[in-house]
Amino acid sequence: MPEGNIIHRLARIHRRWLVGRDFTADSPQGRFSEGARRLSGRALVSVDAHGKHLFHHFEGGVRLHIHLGLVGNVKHYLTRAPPPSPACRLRLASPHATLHLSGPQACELLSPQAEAELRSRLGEDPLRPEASPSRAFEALRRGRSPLAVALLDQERISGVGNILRAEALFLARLPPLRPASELRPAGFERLWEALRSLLEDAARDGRIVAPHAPPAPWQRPDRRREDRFSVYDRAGQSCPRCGTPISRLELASRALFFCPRCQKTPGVS
DNA sequence: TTCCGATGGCCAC
DNA sequence: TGGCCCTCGGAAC
Repeated sequence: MPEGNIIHRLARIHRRWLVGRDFTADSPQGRFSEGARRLSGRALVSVDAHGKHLFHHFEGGVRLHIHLGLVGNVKHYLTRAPPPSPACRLRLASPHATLHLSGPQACELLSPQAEAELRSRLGEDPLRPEASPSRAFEALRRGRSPLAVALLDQERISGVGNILRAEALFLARLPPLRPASELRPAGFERLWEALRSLLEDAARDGRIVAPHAPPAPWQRPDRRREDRFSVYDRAGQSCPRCGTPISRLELASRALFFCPRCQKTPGVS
């Protein structure tokens, strides 16, 4: 689940429903017992998302950092919550809502300095209002990695995962294997806009739906997974733009999907 | 019903 | 490079 869109969506929901509430915290699994003890009894002051990282500030300056990783999950209960699973790392409970967090890559309390350090290493997040496209452009072009590799580097641009990478490069008609250093301003503008709009829509809707994905039959309003993407996970199927079979290749041990025809622009512009 | 791979990223080797 | 975290959707049975 968790690319930047999911994290921003969680932050919006938590801001709307949880800020100002007092929480009790515990760690049914036991791996965050000490942190939960320090959180317990405090009100939630603010929630912020940066890339794939989520920051909850509690009163008294206590800061919770969560990164969901691949299998992390947050469950929300507005009324009575069921017993947490044995793997539940953190349970945050108020009279109004309860959260169950399980499987996170990171769930820790951070000092203000540690949080600032972590955030200073994150690249521009297209969903953050202060995001600077020109800084993102410079960061992306640094070094010699292929564009597809640079896009997953959270220190260059943050919040982009494997689905967004494939769909945004396809929308922007950019060749994924060209060195990112060859990216030209016009190509970057298309890429940034594609990332921004895909992330924004996905943060609102809760999942990624590519605008060029084959139209779903109206009879089936709840699009199935394979109908939501233009190229991601569609190896061998027809490109929705030109009909060419979608390519799949392994790049830095992540699967990369692209149309070998419409993403073969001469010069990365 | 069961099983497997993944929308991450760190760490040990 | 592989293990881990240990969830979830979708495919296989």
